[in-house]
Amino acid sequence: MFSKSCEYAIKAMIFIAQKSKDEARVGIKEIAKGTDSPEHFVAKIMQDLSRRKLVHSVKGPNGGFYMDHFDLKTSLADIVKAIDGDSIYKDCVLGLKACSEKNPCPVHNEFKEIKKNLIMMIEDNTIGDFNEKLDSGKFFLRNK
Amino acid sequence: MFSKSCEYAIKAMIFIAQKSKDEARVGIKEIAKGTDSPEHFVAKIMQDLSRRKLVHSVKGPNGGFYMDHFDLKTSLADIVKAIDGDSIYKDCVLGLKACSEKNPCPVHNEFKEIKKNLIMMIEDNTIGDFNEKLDSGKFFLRNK
DNA sequence: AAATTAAAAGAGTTTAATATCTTTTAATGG
DNA sequence: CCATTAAAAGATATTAAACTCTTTTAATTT
Repeated sequence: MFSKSCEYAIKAMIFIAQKSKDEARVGIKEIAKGTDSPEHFVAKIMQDLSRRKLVHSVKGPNGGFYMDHFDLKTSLADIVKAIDGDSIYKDCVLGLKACSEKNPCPVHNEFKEIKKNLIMMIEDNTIGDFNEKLDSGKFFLRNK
Repeated sequence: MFSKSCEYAIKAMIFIAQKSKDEARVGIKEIAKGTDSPEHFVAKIMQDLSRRKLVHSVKGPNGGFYMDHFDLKTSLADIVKAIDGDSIYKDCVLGLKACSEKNPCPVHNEFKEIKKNLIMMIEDNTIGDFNEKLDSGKFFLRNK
């Protein structure tokens, strides 16, 4: 559904949200361990998310990544678009460039509905929402 | 959403269905041209689909691929499973091996609904259905 | 100001997906 | 049964995604 990079990005964002109550900073190593992700790879992805202002970062001692109240409003769609681009939004499922509403491929209408639901869902759900889910103790990010 | 291989597979299957009224056979070159796909690559994919009995093939002069009445009942899901495997069915969107109904990741329930709809749709829709759509003249497979 | 810390940036490697090319096998027609 | 045709199979090449390592920059602490 999403690329590995995107999976890591989503997990990292949720992890940072969890850890950054009262502006605390989380380092790359902690993020990598906390999300079972390859450290240097997730570091690259964080650079991206940071450049795109989806998280804040500070260098130096006690530095790291954090999210403020506003950052919690970041939607899944924001992350997906940042990392995987908008192919979910605009590309034909069969890869047909000519496919459109006026010139639909045979599977166009069936996937239109699916994609609409998917897009609505990722637009609606924010990091803050998932953060609260984890807080409830009924959902888990760790893999072991 | 799907791999390139899977896109080619779906397009090839629909194309063959179109061409195999009265048991006619379609060659690899014709399939490749008719679906804007790389010839040798689509040949490999057809080997797979043929081995898995989703299409019939005959070698030699006037040989090629074809589908009988029964083959038209092949669902999109059959093709997806044959080529991309069942990761849509069983893998966590965040790649968490520990994620399950009892141990859900934060995005589990949101994607559960999306995936359910997607799976139902690909299970329900057959090559025969898309074949009829193309026959209606309101849908198109060609890319130019 | 110097030492230290941690992210940013850049460069490089590995692996898997995509794509191509060649040889073999099996069917058909002459 | 020989020549031809076309898929099957196998081997190779290319590209992009995934992952790693090193150097640089910018903070902080002492």
